[in-house]
Amino acid sequence: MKYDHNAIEAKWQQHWKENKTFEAKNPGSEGADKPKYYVLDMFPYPSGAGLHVGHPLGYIASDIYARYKRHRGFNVLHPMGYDSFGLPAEQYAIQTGQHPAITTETNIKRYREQLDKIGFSFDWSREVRTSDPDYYKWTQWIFTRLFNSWYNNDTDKAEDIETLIRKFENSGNAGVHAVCDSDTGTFTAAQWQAFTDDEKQKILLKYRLTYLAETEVNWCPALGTVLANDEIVNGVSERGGYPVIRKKMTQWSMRITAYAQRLLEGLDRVDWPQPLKDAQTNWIGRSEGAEVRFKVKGSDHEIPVFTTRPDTIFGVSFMTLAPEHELVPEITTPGQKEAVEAYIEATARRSERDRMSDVKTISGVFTGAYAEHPFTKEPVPVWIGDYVLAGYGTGAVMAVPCGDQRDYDFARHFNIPIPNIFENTDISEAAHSEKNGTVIANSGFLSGLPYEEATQKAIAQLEAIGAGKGRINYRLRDAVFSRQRYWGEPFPVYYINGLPQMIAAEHLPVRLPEVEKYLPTETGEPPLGNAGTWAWDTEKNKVVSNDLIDHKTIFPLELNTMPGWAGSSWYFNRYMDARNENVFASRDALDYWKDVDLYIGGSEHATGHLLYSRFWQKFLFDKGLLPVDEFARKLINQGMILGMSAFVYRVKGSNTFVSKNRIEDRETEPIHADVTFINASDELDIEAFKNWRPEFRDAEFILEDGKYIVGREVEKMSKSKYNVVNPDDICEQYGADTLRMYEMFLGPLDQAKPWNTAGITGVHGFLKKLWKLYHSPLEGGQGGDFYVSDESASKESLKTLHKTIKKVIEDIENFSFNTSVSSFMIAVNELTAQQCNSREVLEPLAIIISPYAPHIAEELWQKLGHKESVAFAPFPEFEEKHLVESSKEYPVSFNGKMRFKLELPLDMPKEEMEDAVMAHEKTQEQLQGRTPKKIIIVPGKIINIVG
RNA sequence: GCCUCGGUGGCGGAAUUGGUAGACGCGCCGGAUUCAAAAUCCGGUUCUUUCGGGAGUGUGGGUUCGAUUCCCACCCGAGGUACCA
Repeated sequence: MKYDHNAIEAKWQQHWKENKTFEAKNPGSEGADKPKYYVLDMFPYPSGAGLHVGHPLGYIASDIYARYKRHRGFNVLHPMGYDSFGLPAEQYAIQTGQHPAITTETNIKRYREQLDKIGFSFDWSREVRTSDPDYYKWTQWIFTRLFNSWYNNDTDKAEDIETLIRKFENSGNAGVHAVCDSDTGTFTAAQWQAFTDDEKQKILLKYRLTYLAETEVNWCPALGTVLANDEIVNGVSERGGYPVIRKKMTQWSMRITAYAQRLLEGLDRVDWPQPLKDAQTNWIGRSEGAEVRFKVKGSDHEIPVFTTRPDTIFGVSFMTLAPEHELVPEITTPGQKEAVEAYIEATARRSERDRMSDVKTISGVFTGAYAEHPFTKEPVPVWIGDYVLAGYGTGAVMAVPCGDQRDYDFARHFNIPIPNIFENTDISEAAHSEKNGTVIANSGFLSGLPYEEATQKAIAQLEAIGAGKGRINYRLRDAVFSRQRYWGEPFPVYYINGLPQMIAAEHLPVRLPEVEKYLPTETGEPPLGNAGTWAWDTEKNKVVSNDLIDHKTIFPLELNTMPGWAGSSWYFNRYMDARNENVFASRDALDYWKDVDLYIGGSEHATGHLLYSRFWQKFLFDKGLLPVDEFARKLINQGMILGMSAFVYRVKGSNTFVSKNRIEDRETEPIHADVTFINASDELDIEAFKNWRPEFRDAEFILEDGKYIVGREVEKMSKSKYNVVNPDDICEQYGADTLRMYEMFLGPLDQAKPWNTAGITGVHGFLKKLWKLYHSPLEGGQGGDFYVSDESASKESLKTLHKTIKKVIEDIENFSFNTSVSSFMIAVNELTAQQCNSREVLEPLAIIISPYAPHIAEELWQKLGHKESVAFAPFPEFEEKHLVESSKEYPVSFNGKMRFKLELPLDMPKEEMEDAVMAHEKTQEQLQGRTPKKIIIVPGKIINIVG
């Protein structure tokens, strides 16, 4: 019988579906007494282009692991879903008018078909879609929980806003240690009680973990929306590459900065790749130093600065404020007003990109004001300059030109003095920023002290005279949470007097309204401004027509929607109890599944999804809603699969194409040819190429040996490069089992590697050989009837089997799937040579191969007489006894170079081994009469002769 | 610039705590089977060579009986980040 992959795979995919083979068991149902194991893939955005062979790489790896864990007796949760809100469907809606929900539905259907063909063991009964109201109901609910919370630094966790209000009522905010806006003033209990409700609400917004505030945001005019920092790459939008400008807008923000320290510390407790942890660490950007307050001469203003080098405070010769700094208009002298205003305007006009690409140009203006040095009382000129960022620290620096290169360059450019405060250090060419070994000089009470001591002493003195204190600063910014788009979660928020009100949990979800067009309104409001039914009736508790807005019981609803990362920040918890209508997941389910044991996905989510998810997880943990504060114990980044582009070479100014090795000195232009026209030997199918496009119809070809050979180059897999390979085609031609094994065989999971369809025949041939092992030989090489004998296996076959079991267990546990595939090939090659057809070997072999090639394994398992799926068969135990050897073929080296081999018993004493080696004719040949200085013998390993 | 990862045949890659470099597969070469092809099977395939051997894991040093593996310096490639005070 021939190995008919199409029939076998269709059969078992159907079987798994009908028998709900891979549905995970929740507490209370049969099977939940097993230990749990949660294997998760980063869920995809269902794009219109469908999947190419690069996408399922991580899914295949996680599926192998999930299947392996089932064989090992675990109750495995291995779900899949869709991150289905997002820009592409909306952009398509803008162009065509088709509702994004329809586009999304179509794309999901296509994704599902493609995924099903690969034979994944997903539990589809738990599928989630972020755009499904039954799902985003809980995203909205979490948002309201954040709104109703503040961060208490005393208890170091999020607490209910009610506890904050109690504190305000009892003692004002002086004794409250909370994470809040920097411009929050102080008030007493009496003052608090005297505030109006609106005033109270405004103050509380400064403390809430999600808050509405006017902030400087990244505005992308082309997309018509604001973007978070992680959505901007090199100063342009990640999606589309459009310019981004800075703009002040009232937006929802997430107070993620409250969790900066815990997000940093939590990294020590998770098994994640080091580069990913480093990326998060850098993004959070913790730096220790001091806040120093400089009095402005002749005014009541103080300018706080943040510095990591308080030890260099006597080196201050000027200060620089960000042009946007709020004190700039206040302190600028009349004489400098014009110059300062012109400079501010000029910087505001510059885009983020300009500012970034142009780091070399030094610019700035003197404000005319002077600050007072806290220790020397000397006047310090105050400048503004765009090398100081408004968003970092306090938006102002104390400039120490001798110790900081940027300050140095600025001082040089504007002829500001550069006092030297370091012992024995030359600063005539550049600033001295080295800390280690540096001794401070010319610095009053700090003179003669090394860096560490000077830092401590400076902070102590600043605190003593009330001019500053030690401070830890983070680069991490609060995350903007509003998007001026249609296809996202609506906020469960309406406005009374411009102040946000939450819609109660029992009235959620607030469903996305229908709109006529998906563009911003003529007055510049977000697309939801086009909705006619978008007002909240506080009596009926439902969305009603805008015409009814009376600002008494019926109020306008929020027009922004949530960003893409809202729904993806907690979905892993929803999978634990995906169909629950009463809670986001039941306590039982949460306590049982707890966290993700293995998460596989791309490293591009390091500072976005993976940071926001950790933040929400910690918040929900603080509120007692989750049992653990890190959601994924182990995380693996899969590498990208790259495309192998093919190039044909057109002779310039002609329609003649020349084969790669005959270009010689012709001037040619390389043109991408579709990789489907290329065979395993890099030959072009000329007819197919000619029919590809009309312009190639009459093309002429200069061949080599009668063939056209293309050039090949590794590039990202993309439609525009004509190097996309579709997994459906591979499944059709070779089968899903071949695709799965080949993707693993390509190389280590975490590394980028090129796809080359040519190599797949090796893996496909292996599966055919495996099939034949279970069938009697037949002329024609196809394999006859199923034939497995009950006679006991040979010693060699058992050795082959157990060697393979050992290797495969080690490989899977180390996520080294590529080497397992090699081991299977070796095993099948050996068993074929041994003519093994013993059930004793072939039955365990079917099990160990089933995580990789589940369809063929199921088929063979059934033919072996089993009624139940192979998916839950216990993984074979490795038995050392089959691998025990009595002798070893020792490599004999001379000065470390292997020269010949010698078979010796393993239990031979060292002395006898030495005699045996020395007596060997080749030893004498190698030595040519010399006497060896030393003979190294490592029993069971090597023999090395020195001399 | 800084951080991280990587560099091994024509190609993808393998090599346990330092112990036979190039497993396994592709491609290529030769052969069997076939009218022919597909499929299948067998042998060879790092380079070099005077066929004894010699060299060889980005480069140069070091540690060691022995280094792809450990240490130092450098070169190249990929990714992240960037006026962060």
